[in-house]
Amino acid sequence: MATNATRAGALSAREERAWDGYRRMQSLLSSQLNRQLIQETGLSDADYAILSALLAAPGHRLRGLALRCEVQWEKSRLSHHLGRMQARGLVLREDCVEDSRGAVFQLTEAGREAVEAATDDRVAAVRTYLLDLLTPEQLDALTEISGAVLARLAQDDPHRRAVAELARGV
Amino acid sequence: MATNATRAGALSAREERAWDGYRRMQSLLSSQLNRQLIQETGLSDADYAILSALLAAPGHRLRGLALRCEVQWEKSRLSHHLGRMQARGLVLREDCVEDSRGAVFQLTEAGREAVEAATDDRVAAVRTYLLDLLTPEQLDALTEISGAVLARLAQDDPHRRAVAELARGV
DNA sequence: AAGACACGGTTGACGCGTCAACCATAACGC
DNA sequence: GCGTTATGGTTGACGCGTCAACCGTGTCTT
Repeated sequence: MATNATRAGALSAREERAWDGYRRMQSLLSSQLNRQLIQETGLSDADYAILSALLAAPGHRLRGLALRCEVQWEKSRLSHHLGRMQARGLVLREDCVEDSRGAVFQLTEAGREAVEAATDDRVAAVRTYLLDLLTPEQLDALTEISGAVLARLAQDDPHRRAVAELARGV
Repeated sequence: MATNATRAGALSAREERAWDGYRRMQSLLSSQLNRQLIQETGLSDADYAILSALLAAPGHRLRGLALRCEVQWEKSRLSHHLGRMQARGLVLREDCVEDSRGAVFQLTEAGREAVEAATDDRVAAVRTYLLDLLTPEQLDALTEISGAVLARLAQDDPHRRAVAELARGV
């Protein structure tokens, strides 16, 4: 045990407040937004992410890999979810011509209608429970905070595979 | 359709950045923290939440309801999860004396050791991927933001049941 | 050309979270 | 006391997310 930055001690009061607040907010906010979207539109957060990525794409179609970059999911998650969405008629799977291993996913008409119908609800909810509650300064602060965290996460990510390889003995 | 605050239009660039950043951060950060905790300690985020709530309680035991308030979960989720944790020997279920409907959950010795062992890792990870990346001002901003959002959510919550009742026709 | 390896994507198993239905007990109204 | 309703908690079914194993195809090395 005792990995990297172990003995840094407990959190200061300031840190404690920030972490505790963030933790609670993220858990309640995301479940609220997801629940609300589902019961107003029948689409989950996950559905919405996929569908709006496809909607934004030229021809409403995207290669599997491109979609994966867009939503940042594990490939098996994407595969499972697209399978279900296909069964629901929201999305269509075709084989890829340039690379016969690949797949291309296309928004169906039903899918297009579903996202478009959902967009207003989604935006309204995000305003109600987040954006409208914040001052412009707080909006910017949130942007900066996310930026810092995402940069830190990205910094680890490319290494991850290499590190795993090394640890596994090369 | 056209529920409450529908036609507020799309987001401004500032709002868009903030929302997009937040969305990405919350998704990647929570999966990173959860994954890391699991593989370093064998405890999931959910396990950790329960266990540390119990650890903080007098006698390391808590009534089901109290635990539910603490972690803010749906009662069925709590029940399912405590069932699994009991099977893993982390927690012990007893009948409640004051209220024979109720249940009391007690940290086992194994459970106590598990949380205590996990605490350092957890704190270190939270520092690494969040707290250490932020200035004191950003910490405070995060606290304020969460406060605003949580207040808004709380404002809806008490109503929710009443509203549901009414809608269901009384 | 042949083998090794990387890559895009799928599959199956399993634990998790949600919903709705349920059970037993407690509290309330009369 | 008796029926009604509310409450604490459990259960089962179902869709979701993750992991590890896998399959077929492309790519690189020689």
